[in-house]
Amino acid sequence: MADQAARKASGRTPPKTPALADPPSQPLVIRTRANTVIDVARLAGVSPAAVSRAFTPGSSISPEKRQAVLEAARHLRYRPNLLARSLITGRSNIIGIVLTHFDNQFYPALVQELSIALGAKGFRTLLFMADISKDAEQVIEELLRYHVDAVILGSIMLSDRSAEACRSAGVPTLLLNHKTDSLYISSVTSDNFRAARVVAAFLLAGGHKSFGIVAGLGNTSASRDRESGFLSYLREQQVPEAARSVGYYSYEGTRAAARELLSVKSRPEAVFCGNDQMAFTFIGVARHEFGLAIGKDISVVGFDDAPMSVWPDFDLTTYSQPIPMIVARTVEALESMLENPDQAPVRAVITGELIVRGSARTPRTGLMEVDGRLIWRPHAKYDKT
Amino acid sequence: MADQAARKASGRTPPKTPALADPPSQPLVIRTRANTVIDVARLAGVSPAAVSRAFTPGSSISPEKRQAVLEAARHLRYRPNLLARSLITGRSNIIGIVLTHFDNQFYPALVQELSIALGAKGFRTLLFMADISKDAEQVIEELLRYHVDAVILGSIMLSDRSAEACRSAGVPTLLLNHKTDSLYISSVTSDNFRAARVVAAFLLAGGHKSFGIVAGLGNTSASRDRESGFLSYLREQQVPEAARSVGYYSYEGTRAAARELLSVKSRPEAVFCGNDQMAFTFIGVARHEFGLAIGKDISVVGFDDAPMSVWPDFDLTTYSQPIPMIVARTVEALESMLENPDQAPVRAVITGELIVRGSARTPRTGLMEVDGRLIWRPHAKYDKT
DNA sequence: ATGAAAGCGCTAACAG
DNA sequence: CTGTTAGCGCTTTCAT
Repeated sequence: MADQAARKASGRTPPKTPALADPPSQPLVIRTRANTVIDVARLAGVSPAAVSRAFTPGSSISPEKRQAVLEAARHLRYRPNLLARSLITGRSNIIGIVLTHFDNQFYPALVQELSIALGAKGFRTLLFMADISKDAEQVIEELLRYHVDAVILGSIMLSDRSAEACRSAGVPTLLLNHKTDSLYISSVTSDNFRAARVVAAFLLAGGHKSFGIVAGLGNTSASRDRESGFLSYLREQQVPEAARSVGYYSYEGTRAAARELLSVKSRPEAVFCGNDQMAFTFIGVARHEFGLAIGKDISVVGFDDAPMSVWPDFDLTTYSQPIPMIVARTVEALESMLENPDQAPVRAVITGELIVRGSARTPRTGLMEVDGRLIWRPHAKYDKT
Repeated sequence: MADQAARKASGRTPPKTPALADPPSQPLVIRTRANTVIDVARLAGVSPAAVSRAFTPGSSISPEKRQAVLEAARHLRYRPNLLARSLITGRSNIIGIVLTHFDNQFYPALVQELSIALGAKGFRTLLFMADISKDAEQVIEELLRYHVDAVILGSIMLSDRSAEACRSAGVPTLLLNHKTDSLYISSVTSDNFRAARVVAAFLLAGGHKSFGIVAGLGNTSASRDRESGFLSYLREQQVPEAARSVGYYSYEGTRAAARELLSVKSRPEAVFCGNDQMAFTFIGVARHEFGLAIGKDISVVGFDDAPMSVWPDFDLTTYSQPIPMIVARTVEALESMLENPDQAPVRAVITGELIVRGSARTPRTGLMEVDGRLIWRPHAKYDKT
């Protein structure tokens, strides 16, 4: 109030050789309104527009003027208000990212890399935790109010309604590891179906006679594809139906699933878990509750190649989801969507590879082929380093 | 351009019984400018201010008018632009959160809970990944440009310069697990020093004669306090100096540290690791490279009580950092700082407890006291459930 | 290259 | 309770 009056009044006094030692004369420790383009312009003796230009890389401004502005800005500790800028440019440089289970180590790792990669491109990530069992609708609504430039959804379903909301708001949307039929939504997924077939082939070649699977949650396509890929291969090879239980991607859920699978008379010789996290949990139960030697009495294979897979306590054979590649394709897709909003959605499929470690019995075979592609060379690229 | 002209023109035609079936007449699949208060006001036949009021809970507006506005808004798929709002309210409802190592499972878990708790209060979290070895200065600068309402720094140092920047920008700042001398910065930390003394006492009472410690990184006070607390207690009890190595909170660093500690002739009987993550890694090396039985041949204690501590493969005795309490105190502190910006900084200290599991030999003693406080009752509250 | 002026979408102050 | 008005901090025409 008085503050504003003061500004207006001071506005009337012309700049005339501004004294650069002004700020300290302010009362100490007081709520001091942030300086704006106006303040900087006044001190530098230029127009607000010039200040804006000084902070906009490609803009036409003389070097001297730019210097003067920058110095004044530094002196006033001026910080451009990105929110105000976004109002006029229509770009917030904020990317919304919606996640569910942070307990699966794969996701934090992914978010970290994604956040770093996006940061390098000048984007910040607004994080939303969502309930996996629910749809992202509520959260999407929130996100759109923040006028994020794009939305990334991690392994979560998107209702048609929300998809439509994103589209009509002109906000590019990308699903990680979840396919969609929507004509507007992009996705980056692993080749889950084929990958699971590879795992099945590997285990079959390893001489296992009976199989089990610990599924995740039915509402993600990743989970469904891994399950159906695994089962489809076994079925094609005329192997008796695999025992199936559901771990729900949770610790207790997976422990229950493991007990269910292991306490029957003829327990499966090989078990495929829908992700590494569940595989670790499964191993814990198999080893400590059933006294099984992992990789000998029973074979366990996971999915993700999460950082912990290399830990000697697990030494997990798994199918990798290469984070750097996922991140690269995601950032790439986002950029092209932002650049050309009317293009067809991106549907990137990332191919991982079977990482052979000690948790599953290994085939004697040399080169192996599944669906026309090489999946495994023993003693070659998978040697421990 | 033409778009704007159209709006102005249509602005001249008075509202008069607006036809509610308007939108579909727009061309399909076209970049459609988001509707604003103006559009809603026009359709509802009210003023823009009324629209604003309809969306502001405590505001004075008649129920009928509010209904009319909300219906028009729904029809136009109107979404308030939170960024524009923040410009005038001075509140973005965004909290910046800066983190370093997401690989330590404790942090994702903390962020998740924090994000949920803040979300319940109407705040969103803008996530920044920072390099642990560097200062947060760069990142803070970014954050301030986004005019976040507050900043949370997770286990990372804050230079005086950045602290001052936050203060003078009027942005409440809170450090998690890192103490500061700054008069302006709040903090929520565990009682690391005393906790480490408890661990030392527990191990000493367990009959161990020689000790080792795997330290984290010197630039966090949490790490230093845990180390000095542990060592101080042993020193007081006239125990020979503990062997020390540094794990740098990293996998490879910790493996090297473990090998260093374990390959000497008289290896320590008990080892305290600066966090659970390093304890797990240590256990891996001890068990698989040195063939030691954890809890028998060697005792290992961690810090955090991360979710994985209960896994039977680790069954880790550890000192807890209770996430719900940390989150509660953090949110509480943030709220009070926002409410009263001139108050003294909050310095909350969270007290965890020793969680006794199987990775360390357990004292025969019954009740135990350290620094005047009870730390452990065998067979009572720590029974497995 | 530069400044004046308009306006992004919203809300707060002020009349009525 | 309601509309009018002004302005948050910035950028962007449009003249010059």
